[in-house]
Amino acid sequence: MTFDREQVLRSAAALLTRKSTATMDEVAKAAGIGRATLHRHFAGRDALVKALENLGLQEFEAALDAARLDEGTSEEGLRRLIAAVEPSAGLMSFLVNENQLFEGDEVNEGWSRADARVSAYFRRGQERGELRIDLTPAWLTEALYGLVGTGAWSIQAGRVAAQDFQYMIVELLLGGARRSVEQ
Amino acid sequence: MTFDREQVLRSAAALLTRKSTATMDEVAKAAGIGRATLHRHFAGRDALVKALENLGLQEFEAALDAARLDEGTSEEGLRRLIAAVEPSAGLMSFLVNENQLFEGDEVNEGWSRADARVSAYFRRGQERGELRIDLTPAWLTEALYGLVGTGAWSIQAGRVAAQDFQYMIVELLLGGARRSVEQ
DNA sequence: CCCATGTGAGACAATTTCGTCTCACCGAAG
DNA sequence: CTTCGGTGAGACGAAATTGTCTCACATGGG
Repeated sequence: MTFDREQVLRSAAALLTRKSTATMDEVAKAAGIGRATLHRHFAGRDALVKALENLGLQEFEAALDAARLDEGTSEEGLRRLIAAVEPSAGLMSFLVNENQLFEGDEVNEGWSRADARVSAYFRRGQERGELRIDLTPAWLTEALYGLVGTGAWSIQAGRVAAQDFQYMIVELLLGGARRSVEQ
Repeated sequence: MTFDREQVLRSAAALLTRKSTATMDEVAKAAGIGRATLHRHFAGRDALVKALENLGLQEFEAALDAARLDEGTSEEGLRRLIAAVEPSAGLMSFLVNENQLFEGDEVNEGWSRADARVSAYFRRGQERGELRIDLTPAWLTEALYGLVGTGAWSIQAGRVAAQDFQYMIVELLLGGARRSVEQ
């Protein structure tokens, strides 16, 4: 009965990931609330999307903090980051594919800051000799986002097991699919 | 002046990738044609999306054929596939994020067939000892799609260089970001 | 018990988008 | 030059969506 802002935003993200043209009425129904209530809390579709972006950014920055990317090896940091991001994967999956934020101002700035942190993490790994230098930090950052989104979507679609989320992403991103000789 | 179906579909994919809620009028303007003309060739938004799916599927299957995935090593096959897919990357980028095809019938069947080919290719690589067996073919397939979409998007957003498309994807997917000892 | 707050359902007009139509125009073929 | 097919622009009503409103009702606090 009571309005749960976060639960509403999460189900909205889940719906909009599958059907990006969903109406406010569909979003409300998916969240189990009335359209009027949805409208009371989010002035319109734009406001809803902006709220999703803000929540996603907030959770991602919290995950970045929790991951303590500057402690230990690159691998340890990445494992902590993916673990911390997993609960927000549904939200991230929506945001990765939501490229409409070309007009946003503060939101975009926030994502630039987060991008810079991830990118700097990859650069440090390269400088310490733990990561290859022939793949740019910018690409590794984008690939990280893409794989998180792909992982969340694959699980939601039932094509991979939910418990493999962290392992799949970390192993592919760090080690790749090739079977190395020393393994 | 003359109607170029493929050019229209490509610009539609590019627009819809950025703004998934774009109207038919916006799609028409982006393609440089009138809304009436767009409507003469595609009955509605659904028909347009279906045409995009069909074109994308057709091009991807052509890329699968051209890649001759059963010849040579896994690495050679993947390089050929990514090279063959690059011209269709914009289309693929749209389709990867277009998860609305839960209703489609023939289209969905076509994609299942393509999925099966990619998945079988990864499985063969595993059986030959060229690829790791702890990452499922289903996940590798999804990751391939995701990385192609991410790569296309990153280039379009200007975050990575267009000429690096093939290298970035193949190297990350096969080798990962970790710097191996033998390198 | 009563009140206050917030919700769901529905009504309603305004706006947007869609689908179809007409018409003038352009270019290529004859 | 004339004809014909196809296009762009715009008009038009239909349909969908939005934004706002009212009202009955549920729930929790005083």
